[in-house]
Amino acid sequence: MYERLGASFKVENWWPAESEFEIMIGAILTQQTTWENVEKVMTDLKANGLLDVDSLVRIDNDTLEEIVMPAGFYRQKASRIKGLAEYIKVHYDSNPLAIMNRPLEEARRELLSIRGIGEETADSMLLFAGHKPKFVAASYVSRILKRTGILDSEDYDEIQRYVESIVPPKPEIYAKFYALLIQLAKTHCKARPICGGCPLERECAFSVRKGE
DNA sequence: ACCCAGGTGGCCC
DNA sequence: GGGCCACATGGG
Repeated sequence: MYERLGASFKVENWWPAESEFEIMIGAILTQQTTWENVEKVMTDLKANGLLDVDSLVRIDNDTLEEIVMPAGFYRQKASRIKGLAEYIKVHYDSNPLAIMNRPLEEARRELLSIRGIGEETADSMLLFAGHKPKFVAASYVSRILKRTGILDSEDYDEIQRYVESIVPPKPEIYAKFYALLIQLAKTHCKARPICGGCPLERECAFSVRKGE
């Protein structure tokens, strides 16, 4: 799959950002939202010089909510972003990368303890901001594995363990494979499948005519 | 007028 | 440990 999807999709610079902290903020903003909506927020955050820990701690909540609005769930997300910034300021002297330097599983548990950071968001941060070998078992990944008959599971940890047991544990490979799967999902494997031209149509057990 | 998006947390049993 | 639900804007 890795090689065949790689021949079908270009996923270079797939998570564009000017800093690791920007990726961490993006990971929260993109929860249950399209990246296009996140970009508007990111542009606005950048324009207001808010992409650093101390500025986010300082900014008043109403202003931040207004900026976050286009990404949806804006009250939750604004407070989650603020909470993350405050956590890093208090525990890591405002250095967002310090947490990534801890042993992987400890860093993961610590991220999970922060409000608004669940498994997928934590792993996105570890993989894309921390460059750690953690595969992100997003719902799209689950859907593709299910429809292709590779693994029928909704359990995050099980899906992650499965992929990590097969794919070589290199951050670049996890990141590219993840990007390829999400790209595949966005073009062909949405809730309503778009099967024409899908590079995996032949082995997919749930192409449109069979239904789900 | 629907359905869906690169989830998370809270509450119920 | 599962099954709902709220959270919210923006695009098809």
